[in-house]
Amino acid sequence: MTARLYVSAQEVAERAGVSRSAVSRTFTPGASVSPETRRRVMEAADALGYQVNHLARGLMRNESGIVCLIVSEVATPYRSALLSILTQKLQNAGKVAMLVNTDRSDGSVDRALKQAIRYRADASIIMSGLPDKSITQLCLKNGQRLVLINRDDDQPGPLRINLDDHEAASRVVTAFVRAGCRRLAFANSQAGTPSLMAREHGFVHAARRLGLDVVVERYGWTGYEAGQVLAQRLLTHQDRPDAVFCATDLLACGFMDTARRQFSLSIPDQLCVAGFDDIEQAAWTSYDLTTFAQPVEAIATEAVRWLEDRSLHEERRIQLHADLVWRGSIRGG
Amino acid sequence: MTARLYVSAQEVAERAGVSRSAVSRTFTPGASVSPETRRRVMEAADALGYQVNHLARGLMRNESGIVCLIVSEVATPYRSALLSILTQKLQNAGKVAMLVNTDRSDGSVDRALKQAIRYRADASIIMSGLPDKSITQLCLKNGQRLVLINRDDDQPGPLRINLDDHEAASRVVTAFVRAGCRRLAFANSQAGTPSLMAREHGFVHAARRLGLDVVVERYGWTGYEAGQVLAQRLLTHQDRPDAVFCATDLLACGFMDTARRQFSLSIPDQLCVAGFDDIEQAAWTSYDLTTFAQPVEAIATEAVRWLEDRSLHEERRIQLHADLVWRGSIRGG
DNA sequence: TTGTAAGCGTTATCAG
DNA sequence: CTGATAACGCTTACAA
Repeated sequence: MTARLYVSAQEVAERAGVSRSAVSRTFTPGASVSPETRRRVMEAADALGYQVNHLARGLMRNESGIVCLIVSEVATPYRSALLSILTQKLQNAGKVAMLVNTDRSDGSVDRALKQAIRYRADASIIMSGLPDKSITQLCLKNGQRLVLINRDDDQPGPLRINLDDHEAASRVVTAFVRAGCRRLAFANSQAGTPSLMAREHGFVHAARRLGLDVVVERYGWTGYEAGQVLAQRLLTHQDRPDAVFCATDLLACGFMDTARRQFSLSIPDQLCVAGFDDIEQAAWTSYDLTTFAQPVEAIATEAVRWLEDRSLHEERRIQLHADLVWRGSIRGG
Repeated sequence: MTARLYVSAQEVAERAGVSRSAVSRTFTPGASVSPETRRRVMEAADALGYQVNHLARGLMRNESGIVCLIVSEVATPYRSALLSILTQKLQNAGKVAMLVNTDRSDGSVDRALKQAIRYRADASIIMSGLPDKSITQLCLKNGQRLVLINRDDDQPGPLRINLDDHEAASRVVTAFVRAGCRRLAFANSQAGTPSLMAREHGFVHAARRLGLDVVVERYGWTGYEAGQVLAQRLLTHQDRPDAVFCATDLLACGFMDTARRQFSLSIPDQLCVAGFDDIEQAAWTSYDLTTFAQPVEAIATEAVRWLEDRSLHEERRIQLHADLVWRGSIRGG
């Protein structure tokens, strides 16, 4: 606090007996500097503990190296998995992640994006919520790149990564029917996000095509407790379903637990269950849940590749495939 | 890309017919500016979509507003929970979180800290790994504040937040003994971090004091699979334990699952189990695990409070209490 | 290859 | 309360 903080390129230059531009060049990949000068600079820098000031560098270059990750419910298994892999890949690409936590309140995502602009983030990756169009326009106008993961289709934004939720859901129907199930149910949250609704519609439509009816129940937000409540509701139906597709693994876990404890149902003998996301817990032996794997690796790879490739300015839409991970919660297989 | 990016205070000033200092003052809390000037500036700023450049502001103020969160295994339930609450509280305090993912490799934390220095983070919060002392010195010398959460005690760093792991572990012994258990076991990972070891030692010592012996097994890193392996090893012991304290809830989940499926043991009738962290899954009915709650809320509160209070320069050590959350995995209660 | 000098967008100081 | 001016630490023409 008392003395001046941090050591500057100036001080390194003085100690090394060179100009400050020489120091700058030493730390700029691809700049022309003689081996001898570089050596002396590095020596002085190490001795002084010099680190380039990225605030100043970003100011000059108009490129901060910051990528803003906008996400809600970080502590949720799927979200944290995606977050983890994204930050890793960003780091490998020489970027740094700025994490902004949003909530369900109005304007939460907008505030996050403004924060991203203030820090002159090179890009923002939106993993939850939907920004106001005026704000996304502001970002784009300012040259900030935007990636939308599993967001609404009609949102503007250069890169949009989505899954084939609809088609995936129809594959579950096939699996259920093949297992001999006839009374199908869909357990959804009331969040009503596009990907959740796509799963619901895909499931219902595919079932109808086979002449089967589907009981749909929606409750709460996508979590374990909601799954418990949904089980209560669906399993007390007069014509109890023998197969349930849960919009999310977290829902499925809650569903299975109450199905077993409270209704003494054996899975998959009396009830087949499928989920979506392939969170870690889905593989736990207590659940052994057949589910669709979010291609988190591919999502992160695509996002980062697009960010690195400065030539890709145009809008782009990527649809990734969700693999069906077959486990023990559906008969047969 | 073509035109100049972002709008500057200069442009806002011109449009509002004031000087750029007036604009700056308008966006500086507590600066003296007349209501009329403020109004005109705000109007122009809104029209132009102006956002203060925090890179430049940080450069001037020597205060970036960035707090660097250094953490490994982000996707783990306890870690992501802590991360989530920390980012939220930081945001409420007007800070922004920079997330740096570390791995187990040497120097990983050091690289993260250097990144923090480069972005002139106001502080770094270390949640995993241990930095080299030379690097922490560098941080401190540079005026960067350091918070260590559940890290080694003899590490330097202004604020160190720890739990009473040792004492907590002894409370489990009491609970086990009260439940009539005599053959105690401790299931640990081989990570050997201080908090993990403190739990082990606390457990073993408390048991010895009561004349009970403890079988200790260590395997892998702190995860579900490790818990499965530990169950294999401990439950095939000739003198099978009737109570197991798992160093972590994640271990406990794996342990319970194999104990039940593979050894057909009923919990808590034939085997009592306790864990640590109180992750969300511990409350799921499949586990219903008695465990210690990581006071994540308190940890985050203390960390952020200390960061906000600029007067607190001295070293500080905070020891927080881990509450025992009583559930069904131990008899009695 | 090197040094000099200008400029990035702010904020702080200091007259008015 | 306001406006000019000088930093902040860096990069990058430009000239040597």
